[in-house]
Amino acid sequence: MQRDGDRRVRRTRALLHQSLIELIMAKGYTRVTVQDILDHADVGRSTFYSHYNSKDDLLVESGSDHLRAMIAKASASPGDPAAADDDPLLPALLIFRLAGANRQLYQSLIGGRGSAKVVSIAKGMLTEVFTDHLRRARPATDAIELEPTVAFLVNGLMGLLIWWLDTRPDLAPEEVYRRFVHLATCGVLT
Amino acid sequence: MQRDGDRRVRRTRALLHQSLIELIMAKGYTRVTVQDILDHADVGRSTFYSHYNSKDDLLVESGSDHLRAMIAKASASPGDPAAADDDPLLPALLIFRLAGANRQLYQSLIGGRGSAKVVSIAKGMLTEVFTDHLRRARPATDAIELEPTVAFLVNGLMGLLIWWLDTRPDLAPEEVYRRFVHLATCGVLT
DNA sequence: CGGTTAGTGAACATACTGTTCATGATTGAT
DNA sequence: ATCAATCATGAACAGTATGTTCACTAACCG
Repeated sequence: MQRDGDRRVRRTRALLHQSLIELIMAKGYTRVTVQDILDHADVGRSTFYSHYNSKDDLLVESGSDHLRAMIAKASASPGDPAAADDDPLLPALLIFRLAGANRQLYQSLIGGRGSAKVVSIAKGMLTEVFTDHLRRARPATDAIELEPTVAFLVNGLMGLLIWWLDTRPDLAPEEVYRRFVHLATCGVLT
Repeated sequence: MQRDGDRRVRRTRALLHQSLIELIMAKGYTRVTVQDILDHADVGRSTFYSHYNSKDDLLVESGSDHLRAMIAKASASPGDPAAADDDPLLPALLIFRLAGANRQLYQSLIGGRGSAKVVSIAKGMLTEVFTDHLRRARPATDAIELEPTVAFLVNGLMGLLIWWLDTRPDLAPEEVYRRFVHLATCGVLT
């Protein structure tokens, strides 16, 4: 199968990609510098900048790939006992499972040791996902009302996710999802 | 009235404090450098570092003072038509009004032009406030359940706040508060 | 007034960023 | 197998910001 691009390009990008992840787990995203990545991947400075514009750029690209792959894999398995197939909050279950399966990485990315910038990038991705999903699941909903609702929902989700990873990593993803659904649909006062 | 400390110290701190706020409104927090602050306040580099360890340090100190003053002023006015005095989400109304009264500053701080780091500092403050308030308003609530609930609530609040400041600055604080209460107590699907 | 404390400004070490360019190595296609 | 196109290299460079130091001067408080 003919993958796209030059073999050298694939090699370099994979190297940078992999180095970033390892360094994130070792030091937390904020403390990783481009220089660290170059040293760890043993790649020239000019090479890095011919592929990416910045550390963030590399993260976003790597992250998107990672997420797309995960989503493709997960959405191919319907009939989950933990949630109905038409659950309007279903994407959240995927997120929690993703985070649960890579706790150290996700903790280093968005938890206390991570970066607020990463959180905001992640929120951007989640906002897209939930906007699409909710629009499809409840087409009657007024578009004007959707924006603030998604903003509230996605941020609440991130808050719960960070809390989980930082202070209660012992909980199962499904348990956290259950709490999320309860908070999001029944309100915080019940 | 004998205020504490040397007059020169007060002068310098006030100067740095004021410069930071003006620069934030002009460029957004992220793009303000220590150098900018020094230039604008016309203060020596060594002077800055003898008072604060970093830009963040200055922000936190200034911000705490600011918030304390605002909260003291606002909580002295009970009997509000927009909310019952015993509303468990009442602190949110205060926040929205605060942001509404200083939109440009708050927008530069936590909106798109602001910094994710500032947002996380703000969330820390809000978490304290809501934990206290909810514990008092609903003493029966299990402490174990309180943490994730507050995490969800505070993050949702921030999300709505950012959405408001970034895309719908025309809405009144009370209107946003109404939406917030609805989302937080009735759920996102209604 | 006089001892103490604070501010000054310049210099310095350090660290990271992003760009440039001539050189040599790989690659994919013919 | 060859070859032109593409990519990686590494070193150098300019730019920016950080945080520290120190000898000197000025302002303050009692």
